[in-house]
Amino acid sequence: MTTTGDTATTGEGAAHEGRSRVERYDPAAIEPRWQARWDELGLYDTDLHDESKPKFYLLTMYPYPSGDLHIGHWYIKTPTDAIARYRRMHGFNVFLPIGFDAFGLPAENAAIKNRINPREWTMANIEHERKQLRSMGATFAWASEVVTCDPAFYRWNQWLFVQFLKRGLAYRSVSAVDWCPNDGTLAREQVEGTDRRCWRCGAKVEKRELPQWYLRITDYADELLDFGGIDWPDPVRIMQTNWIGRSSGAEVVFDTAPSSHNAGGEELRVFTSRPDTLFGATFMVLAPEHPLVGTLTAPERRAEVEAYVAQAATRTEIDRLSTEREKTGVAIGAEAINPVNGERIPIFVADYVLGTYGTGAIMAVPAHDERDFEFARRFDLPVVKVVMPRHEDPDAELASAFVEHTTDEVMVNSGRFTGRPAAEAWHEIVAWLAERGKGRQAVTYRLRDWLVSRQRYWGTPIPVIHCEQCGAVPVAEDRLPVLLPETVDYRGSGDNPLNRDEAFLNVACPSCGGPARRETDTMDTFFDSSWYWFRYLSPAKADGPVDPAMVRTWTPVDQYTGGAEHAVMHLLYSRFFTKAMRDLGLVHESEPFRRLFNQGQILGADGERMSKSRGNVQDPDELVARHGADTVRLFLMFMGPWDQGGPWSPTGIGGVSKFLHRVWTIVLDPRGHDRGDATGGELPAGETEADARSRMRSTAHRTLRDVTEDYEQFRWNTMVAKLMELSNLLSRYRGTSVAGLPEWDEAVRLLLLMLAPAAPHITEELWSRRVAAAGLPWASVHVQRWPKVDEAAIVESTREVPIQVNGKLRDRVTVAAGISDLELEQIVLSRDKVLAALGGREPHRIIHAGGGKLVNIVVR
RNA sequence: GGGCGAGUGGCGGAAUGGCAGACGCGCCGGCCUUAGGAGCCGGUGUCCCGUGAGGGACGUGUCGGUUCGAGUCCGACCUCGCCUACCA
Repeated sequence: MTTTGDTATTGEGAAHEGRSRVERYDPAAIEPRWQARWDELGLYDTDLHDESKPKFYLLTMYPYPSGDLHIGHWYIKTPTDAIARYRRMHGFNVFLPIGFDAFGLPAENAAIKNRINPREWTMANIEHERKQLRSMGATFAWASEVVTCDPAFYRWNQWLFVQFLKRGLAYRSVSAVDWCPNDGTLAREQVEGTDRRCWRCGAKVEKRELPQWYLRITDYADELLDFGGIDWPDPVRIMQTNWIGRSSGAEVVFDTAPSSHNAGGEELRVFTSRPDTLFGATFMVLAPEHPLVGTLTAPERRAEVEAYVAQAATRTEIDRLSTEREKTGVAIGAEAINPVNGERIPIFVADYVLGTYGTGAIMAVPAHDERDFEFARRFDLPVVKVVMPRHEDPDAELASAFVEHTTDEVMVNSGRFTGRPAAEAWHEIVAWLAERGKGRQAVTYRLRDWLVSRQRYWGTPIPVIHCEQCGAVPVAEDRLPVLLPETVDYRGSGDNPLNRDEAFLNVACPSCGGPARRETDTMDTFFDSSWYWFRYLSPAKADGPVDPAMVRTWTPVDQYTGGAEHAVMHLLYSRFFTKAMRDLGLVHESEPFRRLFNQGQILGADGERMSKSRGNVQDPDELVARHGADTVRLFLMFMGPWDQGGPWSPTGIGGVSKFLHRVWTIVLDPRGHDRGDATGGELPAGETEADARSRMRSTAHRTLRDVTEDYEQFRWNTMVAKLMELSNLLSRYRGTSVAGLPEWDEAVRLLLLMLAPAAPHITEELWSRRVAAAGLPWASVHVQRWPKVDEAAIVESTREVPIQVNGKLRDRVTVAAGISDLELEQIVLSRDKVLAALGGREPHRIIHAGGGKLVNIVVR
């Protein structure tokens, strides 16, 4: 009835059987065009020197170039891009860099399998992933890209390593690593099954003592426990705190007792967090790796002990520490003397004691430690109770170890300390030991120094030269980088080809000039990711790792986004590096990331982690081809809370697609030429034109207020829902007399601006057409200012008040907005339904909740 | 074993202690169509009463508590997920 005459807003509507048709929303036509245009204009090349605007450093964890990004990568990066665009609309100079974590095992494995160079494999993948990332329409600052396998980057790994070495923060030490007789050293995750077999050849993996490079992260243990000044999720802070595992206690010295085969008097140091239980120590246990095992073992026990130690070496710590396994161990035929009471107690070797924690030896107090209790039961050793709640029988048998810590415990069977409160005895015993040189207060950490050596080719070569005369000598700074040789001679197994590369290996000692050999270990890739965000600020800088001026202006990172799986690895190492680099005078901050957000993980449709081997990977390219990037972006944001993730299910993506189609028609065809609907161009029943106009305005501004808050809180799913509601309202008015009026126009404008950070292409297209239709010069929607809420528009003249009787909803009533409580009560108490619910009872109390949001009548 | 988090329709999920189930999917009915896997309109927690308009009861893993009022706060338990794993 009203559909003839005008042409469509675009001017492109073609006459079609008496109707003009609006061009359909076709993302495939729009998206690449705008991506190219943004690129051309350099819309997102951040000017790092522009100080006219406040800076915002937005960082998202760089991907490992495995060949294909899956939908999980988009799940991280899409909202991150929306944050960047949102912040820009607030006038920030936003820096959102991207790069590639390009060293690492998968490249090497693929290289071995396909007989190609890891570099070729990696660079081809990077090229592919660049295209994929661009297809998202994300605003990455490509000009600042960092690729870690590029010598321009990794030479600074080497430079930093040399500085660490000079400061004693890097050191070399011999330790046990997993070793396969065919393939050499293995990473922990390459050892499979409880029977410890090599993932590639299936051979039994052993422990082998090898010289390894370490970083002294433990020097920073206490500082790393302090999370002051950073806004990180609790779970990450808790995990790091537990990982560092600070434990306060005492180191106690036990002397060995003289025996037929040993003069005795050797010191056995142990760490205990319970010095108050010292009188209950009834035996000692050494880790199989303990250096004194050999010297202390009695000749008649030697064969058995050596067999046990050898067998323990075939287990990993994880396996050894498994609580499922029954305790094992053997007596070594020697005794130690308890310093507090002079008692002689037997010494065992058992693998439930770790060589790498504390001193590698413990005093065993079975009465007050579950593990010791279990061991004592197994080997029929005495259990002496020394701490107990007041008023308990000190000689009663224990059914299990008593490990409780209450304030009301007393010492028993503890010589001169008997009867003392346990909490006080703790300190008194430490003091007593200290006076006699038999102990001191001590702190131990679970955290160990970071092993950065990898016996692998595809990583940053550790810049050290081994000379028989001078030892391990760092490569001179002006001789860096030590380049990774380009030609790789793999022999079909996982050994490190650097070990056979004579040209690489043979070198003159930097110190004495004599013949020497290069270190062939390469660095853990976490070394790269521990400082890469500093490098983004000056990726090409040739005379230093970081640009101090840029670092000063731009760090710390304002917002970091990425997965929680890095809680205790990457995120802890990064904090350590920042502090270590601060102490080298390279950076000024102590914390790298001011605010951290961990998004959830997208799993495969089967609920398992997405991986090629499981065949449950969702390819984003396919989805983009079918629905367009904006739809995929918006769908990922709409699925649920960002920190939640969940199994991938494309069900429902059609709803998001429908929403964008609807936005398209609202903007381009307000009059409803292409309606195809059944509303007949009529306003909703009972609604006047004035009602509709005010409703559009109030809804638009209320949406703006709420959506702004959602953007701030990263609540994408409700943000999208609210924009859907607004578009549903406008859609209802499309083709009616209010479509195209100023209130309509304002609502459309707000809708586009609010949607722009999340769905950048369609909004840019529609914005440009509106601007053109109005005869105005073009300016990108993405450089517009975020609109301001008009609070006055939100206020309504009436409101609906729910009425409860004793907390149960009974009625609702529409009243004038400014009504007083008293007036409201009168209205409420005259309602039929309310009277019926009261049943003649007198109101005891009337509650006006939430500033008149609800009335509750209480009766007895 | 320890730590953290989560349990709401058929599904994904909403809800500063104040109308549970926003928004979307799916499903049902209708309109428009030569056609519909397009578009549009309406309905959709469960049970009960009523021919009907409508009305009522129940309902956020279980049990208890605090409160005028609890999905939300507190306690205990159950289930699931993630991290961690004999750290002396």
